[in-house]
Amino acid sequence: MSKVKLQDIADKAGVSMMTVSRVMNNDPKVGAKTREKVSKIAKEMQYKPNIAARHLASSKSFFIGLVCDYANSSYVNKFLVGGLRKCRTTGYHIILDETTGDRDKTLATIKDLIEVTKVNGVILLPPVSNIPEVVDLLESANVDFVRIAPDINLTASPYICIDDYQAAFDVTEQLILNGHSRIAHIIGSPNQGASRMRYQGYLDALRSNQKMVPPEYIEQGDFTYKSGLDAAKRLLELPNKPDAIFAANDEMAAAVVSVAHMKHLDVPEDVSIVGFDDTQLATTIWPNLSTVTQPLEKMAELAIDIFTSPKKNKTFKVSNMRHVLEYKVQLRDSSKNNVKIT
Amino acid sequence: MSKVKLQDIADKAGVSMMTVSRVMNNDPKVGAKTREKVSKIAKEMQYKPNIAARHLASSKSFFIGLVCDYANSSYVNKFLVGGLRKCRTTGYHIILDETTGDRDKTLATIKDLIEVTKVNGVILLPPVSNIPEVVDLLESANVDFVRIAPDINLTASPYICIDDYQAAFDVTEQLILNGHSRIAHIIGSPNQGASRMRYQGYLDALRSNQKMVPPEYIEQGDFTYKSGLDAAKRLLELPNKPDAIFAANDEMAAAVVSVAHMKHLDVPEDVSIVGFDDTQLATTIWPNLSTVTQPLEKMAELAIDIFTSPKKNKTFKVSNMRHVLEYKVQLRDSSKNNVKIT
DNA sequence: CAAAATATTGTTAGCGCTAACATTTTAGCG
DNA sequence: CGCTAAAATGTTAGCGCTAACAATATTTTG
Repeated sequence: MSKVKLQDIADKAGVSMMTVSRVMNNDPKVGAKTREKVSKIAKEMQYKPNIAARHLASSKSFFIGLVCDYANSSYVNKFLVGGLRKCRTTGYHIILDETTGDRDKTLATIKDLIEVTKVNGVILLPPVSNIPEVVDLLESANVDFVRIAPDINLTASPYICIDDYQAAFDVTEQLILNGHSRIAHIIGSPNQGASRMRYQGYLDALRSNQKMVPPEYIEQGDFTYKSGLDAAKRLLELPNKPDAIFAANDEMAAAVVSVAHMKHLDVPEDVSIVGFDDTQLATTIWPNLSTVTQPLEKMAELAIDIFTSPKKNKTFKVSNMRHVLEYKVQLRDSSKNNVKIT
Repeated sequence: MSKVKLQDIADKAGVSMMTVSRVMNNDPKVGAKTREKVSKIAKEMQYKPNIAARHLASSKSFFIGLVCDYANSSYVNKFLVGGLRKCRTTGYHIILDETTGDRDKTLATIKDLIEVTKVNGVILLPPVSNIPEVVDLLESANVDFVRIAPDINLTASPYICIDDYQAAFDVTEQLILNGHSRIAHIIGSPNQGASRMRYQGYLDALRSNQKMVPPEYIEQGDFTYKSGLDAAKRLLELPNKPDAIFAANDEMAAAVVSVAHMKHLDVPEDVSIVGFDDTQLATTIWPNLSTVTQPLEKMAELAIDIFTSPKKNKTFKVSNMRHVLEYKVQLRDSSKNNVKIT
């Protein structure tokens, strides 16, 4: 058991405990020589800081609340694992908070997160990132928070997202380039900005390529496999059925693949299918899903970085507010991919 | 922000801080009247204990290390979410630890878990639960640990599992009852006891029903989708191909479904497929997987309970060592299910 | 070269809680 | 009732670390 404490190092190095503390925390006000000597000794003695003591003395908790609506989705899972990995190296800890719908309970649970767990910061995953009351609560409690793919009140907190509109535009255009003209779309949850953005990107890509969108090609889903199943059934029973379906996430796209199989349609020969997110699921079904890769793990890391990094005057720098990460259109086997851009 | 501390309650109740502390920790040595009065006041004042202070004073960390080899599997995900849920209500925290293969690195990372993070306990998921060096390390460091589905050194720690043998026996028998006689099996990772148990259960079910198992019906997988793909391809290209395939987990079963689709085989008409675990994946593909439901969430909760519950003389009670939970054979659409037990 | 400005290091005082022991109260019993 | 055992409560002393300020060394500057 490591019982090396600051004092031990201080004694060995012939300096005060405080100096050692400063070295450990990268405080700039330490002489170069001292710093080097101290950190060498610390390493030799295998010093490991005591998180609890640090927390108690500094009133920082090193806890980060991760609020989502339902933790069992492949989206949340991917984000979660990324976050947990980052935690492992930073000494932070994630408290998972599932809010399952009820608005009041959501608020209560977040309040609890702040008061009991004394989280250092809160990460809001969609759709919670778009609940005004939650944003208000966090603001008035003066708790730092980062939102993923928010849609409202964009100046309230730093946020991380990808360009959902452009990504949807790109996949749709890719579909067109590959020879599709009857492209349907399954919209995501209506309470998420990303759903709207993706829908709009899809629409605009078609429009800018002079393609018609019959209204029956637009289905409303809610990001669940189940909703994708229903939507896909309607879509693939249409008299003039689409030759490509773009679902707003992988789970719904997987459902479309399922329905295609049920109806003995060949994917992608009879119908191309693309998803969105590139979660584990995309490569655990056949055919592997063409999709948009969201760097969810990186987003999780970045979110935690934002809490970790020192802030100017108790508030976030404006330049740190907005993080739009790169996505990647990932073409796999569920969409026709033979026709190249001419 | 709750700033109510023990002293505040003590003042209000006219008792000492220590008495309040005892009430908060359910120490039996407090008079009934006092206990009631104090807890009433604490509730009124919305007292929330400071975890860090408690940790520092008691040298308990309230952290639990969860060690797995690869966090992105649906198995780990399901367990993780269950654990995180439990944590939310107990004030414990999970530190996720991925060990990705390398034996030395595994040991180093667990050592770090003990020394730096000062975890209160460690949960070992398979296959890590079966690495002798890890068990030794934990034992010699005198850290409490719980193993999930261990195979070796069963007295070293409490463990939680299901009866893999019987479950495999049951599904296989179910397959036979449903009219199958050419039943193949894809074995899981060779370094996991559960793989052996499931394999044996499968074998014995066939034997006790006087069914032959041609050697080419046995494929070695490693619990990954990829390995399932390879195995399924070989199986379904056999001249005398099986009419049912029992894969040792859902991921590999999903792969079998994929290959069946590739080969335009109808599931379950041409080939019945069953998996094991009942992870999210089982109901996110078509047809939904017949499988064995493992209560992974419950297992996670139980594991944490074991750390939480008070222990006799610094060690686990023998009666608490072994927890065999109930499984359930979950018949869905990927297996023929029309023939009932006669 | 001394005074002032700056950089570096040290001192003091807790953070909020609990273990361990000390003390008081209550119960038990002849 | 007095006296002891047991139960209930209180006191003391930190856990290991860091803020805030104090003190000292070093540099800069007129």
